[in-house]
Amino acid sequence: MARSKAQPYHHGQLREALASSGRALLEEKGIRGFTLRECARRAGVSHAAPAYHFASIDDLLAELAVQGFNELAAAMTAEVARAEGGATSHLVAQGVGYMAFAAGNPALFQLMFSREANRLETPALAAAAEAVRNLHAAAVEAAIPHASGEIKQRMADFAGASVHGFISLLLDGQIGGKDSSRALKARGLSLLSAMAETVVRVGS
Amino acid sequence: MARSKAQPYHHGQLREALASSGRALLEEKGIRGFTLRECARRAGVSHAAPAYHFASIDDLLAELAVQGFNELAAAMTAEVARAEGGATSHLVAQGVGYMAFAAGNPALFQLMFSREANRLETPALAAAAEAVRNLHAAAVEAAIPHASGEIKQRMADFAGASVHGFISLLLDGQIGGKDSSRALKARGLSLLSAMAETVVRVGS
DNA sequence: TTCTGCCTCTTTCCATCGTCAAGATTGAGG
DNA sequence: CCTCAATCTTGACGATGGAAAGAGGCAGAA
Repeated sequence: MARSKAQPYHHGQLREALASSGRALLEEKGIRGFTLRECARRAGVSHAAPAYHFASIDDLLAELAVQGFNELAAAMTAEVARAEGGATSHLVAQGVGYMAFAAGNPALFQLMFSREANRLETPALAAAAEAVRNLHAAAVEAAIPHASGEIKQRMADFAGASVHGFISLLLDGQIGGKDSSRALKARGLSLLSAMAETVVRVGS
Repeated sequence: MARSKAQPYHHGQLREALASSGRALLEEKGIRGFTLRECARRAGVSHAAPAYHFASIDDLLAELAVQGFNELAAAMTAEVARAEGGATSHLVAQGVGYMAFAAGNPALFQLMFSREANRLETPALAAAAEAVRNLHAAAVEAAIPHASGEIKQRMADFAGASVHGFISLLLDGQIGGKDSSRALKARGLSLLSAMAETVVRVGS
């Protein structure tokens, strides 16, 4: 039985294809509308094909979350690299990168910071999440190098909570329901500057 | 012709029982483990019984979210009522109430502020969520009554984001992985005081 | 080269899910 | 008492996640 070249018996990149289609599906249907069979359908394979690459649907979700954390870290460092100025503006830039990733991948972002992801508890996921936290801690550390360890930790809590909370509430529609994208960005930047100002003031 | 709650028949309080068992199930299994049939099972009725009281599983989830927002508002006002001092300490107290509710109902809290809940878009849910936002805006307003409208909005963003972000990250395990409950409360209070200080300073 | 073993994918099957349709049960009003 | 409508049960359908078994295809051994 002849098979077209487009759909050979061996896909070759099924794992990547499943992750890709899964990601699109997640953004499209949300976590409750996410199904393994639809992922397989979009990748052009049978519904049982994913089983070899992902032990379960949770395994696939964990993989997506890991990807998300890696890209989140990349977005944060990229924005910092683009920024001019000192450690304080770097802290703001890192927040901009954080929000930009979240805004571009809202459903994935929520999955990454959801109880469902936490329930997965794979080492790779924990490591990827920790890398993001370390980036953040380093930025706070650089902004207030002379502060005590306790102050640094509290300011890290504070900065992280502000940024994460703002973008979370925004993506959930709790903030700025009918505001324009431009206005929302201004509100976000305003929040970031208030956050950085407080960090520097308390930590100096 | 009469309402179901006014004319109970076999179970008598099925709607309430389903909401109650559903809430327990949600906290136990998370949003992906939440099933209508298990709710019915725990309420002691057949799998199709819920259909009369809730048009769909999303209807039940929306009801739970509405309950959650109402209780969140109650927790916030209760903590404010217990607090001594002026508007600034009331702002802190409201944050304490917010965090206390979230800590006591982590899965429900995540549902309330999830994209899934947002997708439901029932009027009752929107109203319940708005009531919480109004409580928060009023507390900020009282803390900085002489500030401009724009400053008030920015400080409301800031205060809400800090509180929501901190408890969200905490419940997801991104903050204070192995710290004691006492230490975590101290970190939360420290964050709240830094938040209130910034609000008052910027808004005065 | 041919053969053999293993990795990959398909097919088939099962228990469970949400929802619908139809039948049974019960309390209330005529 | 008797009908009737609201409530609940039973049964069914399509869809899902996962397991089991078989087929296809590649790569290394002979």
